[in-house]
Amino acid sequence: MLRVSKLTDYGTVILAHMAREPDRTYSAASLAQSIELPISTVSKLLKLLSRSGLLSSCRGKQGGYRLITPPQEISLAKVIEVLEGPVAVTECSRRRGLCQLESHCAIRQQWQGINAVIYQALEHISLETLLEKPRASEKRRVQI
Amino acid sequence: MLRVSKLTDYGTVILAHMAREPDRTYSAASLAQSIELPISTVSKLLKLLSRSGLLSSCRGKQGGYRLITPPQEISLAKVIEVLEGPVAVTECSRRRGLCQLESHCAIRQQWQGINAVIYQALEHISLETLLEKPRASEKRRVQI
DNA sequence: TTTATATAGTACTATTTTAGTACTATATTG
DNA sequence: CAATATAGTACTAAAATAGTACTATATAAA
Repeated sequence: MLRVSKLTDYGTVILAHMAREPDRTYSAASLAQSIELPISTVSKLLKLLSRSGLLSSCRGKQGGYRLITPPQEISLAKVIEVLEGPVAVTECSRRRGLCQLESHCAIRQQWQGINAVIYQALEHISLETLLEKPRASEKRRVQI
Repeated sequence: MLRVSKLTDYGTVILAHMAREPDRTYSAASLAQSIELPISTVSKLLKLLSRSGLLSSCRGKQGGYRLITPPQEISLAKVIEVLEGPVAVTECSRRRGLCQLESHCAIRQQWQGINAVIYQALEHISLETLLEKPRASEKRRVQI
């Protein structure tokens, strides 16, 4: 497990789609059609992304949503934070005092390390990166 | 977000506790007392860990649970897999065909990359590591 | 062999989170 | 003013998670 929610996943698909033509305005309806998801769901997500400052919106005819920031500046970490809150693998991995077990728990700091690794990995991927085909030869390595 | 479940978190605390004296046998009751969690919850987890082959069990007086494998050979990745199934950040990140959006989704491979990074980070931490105090100077770096 | 102890298994309930939907209000364009 | 598109809110349904209770079975020691 260790999942992002379906809605977050949809969110990245929506944003990646928009990132192909970053200066266009997309209506909820047209995105829903392109991605084949219910318009209500797409619409809900676009509202959230708009409130969080990732998208600008415009009502009325010719209205729709549009990326505010260039695709290379929007990371997966940002998208996840916007749609489901700060990345925190365990309750105690984000900050102290959230975990009842803390006093008996020698492992908080290790969870924080894991969390940092995950965060960095997510921060490293931008919407632009999402559109690239990954090179087969590419190295993937973690150092802790 | 991007969490492991509370139960998985408890599980790691239990196992880390057992790893301090890896050759001892621990009863569910004594573990529950040490960790200050309800015995029913601890018991449930121990059963799961036992069925999955991480612990051996023995009934009756002097019975209890015990680590089968040395603490340095049990990774967080393993514990998470045992308690909540394979690590998969998105439905499509583990294997093909689980995601309805696949044909419209250019980003599956990138999710798989993220997943690999997370997996490696989790695989790199063992029960033994969990007990160490992390060195302040330690580098944490991710390369994708 | 009996008793106390401890796990095995199962089934169930409650809670929380996630997902999905519906409806009304408001802004924009022509 | 009419058509279109987002804003906001509230709600329902479904799924996952967490927690509990109870019966069965194995073990060890008296």
